[in-house]
Amino acid sequence: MDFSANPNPNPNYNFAVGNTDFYPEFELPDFLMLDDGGFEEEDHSSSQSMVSSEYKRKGSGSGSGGPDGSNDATSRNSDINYKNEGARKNKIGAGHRIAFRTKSEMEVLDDGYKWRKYGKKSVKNSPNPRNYYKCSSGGCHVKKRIERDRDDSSYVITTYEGVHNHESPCMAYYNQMPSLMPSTLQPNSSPSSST
DNA sequence: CGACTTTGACCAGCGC
DNA sequence: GCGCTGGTCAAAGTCG
Repeated sequence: MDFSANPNPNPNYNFAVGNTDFYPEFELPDFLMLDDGGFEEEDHSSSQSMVSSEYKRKGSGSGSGGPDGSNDATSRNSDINYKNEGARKNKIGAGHRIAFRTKSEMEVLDDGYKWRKYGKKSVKNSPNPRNYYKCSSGGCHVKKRIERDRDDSSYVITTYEGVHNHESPCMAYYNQMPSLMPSTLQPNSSPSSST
């Protein structure tokens, strides 16, 4: 996995990904990368990966009409089974999309960026509403969708859309205080950077 | 006072 | 063509 595609180059977030000890209260069983329609699964062998499966079976039609398949394991995660996802992509398909599913009691994971909520919508196949956020940094059009897994509300599904065109405030903070930054993250960590 | 959240309404696209 | 659904906007309210 190459986190260069991660729109959130936040050290804290990377810590969370790399070291769950840093964030003992949440796990990261799933990481999906959706890039203009395509995506990769980090853990497709896990039953949890049905989340991504739903992306694959987008537009299957099972999400509309019928008894929402609440007893159907294959549609359990239809909360992200965007019936119109294909069409939505045409509309919003600009840049990277990354979906996470994290086990967290918090809905909004602090990824170091400032987000402004601009919408909330209850989606058809989920008892939990979906929240829409935009990066509140001027000129940055990254969006984020947050919803709880309908099957297991202890999981939070976060979908990032787009790539930040700015540094995270947290990263900027670290840059100002390099002594706080792990050597591997320091911009001038290489002792041979100067002769 | 400014920034943010909430909430309802509106719009666009897709399936039937 | 109609209805359904998801996504976005904008006004009002709240909080620091």
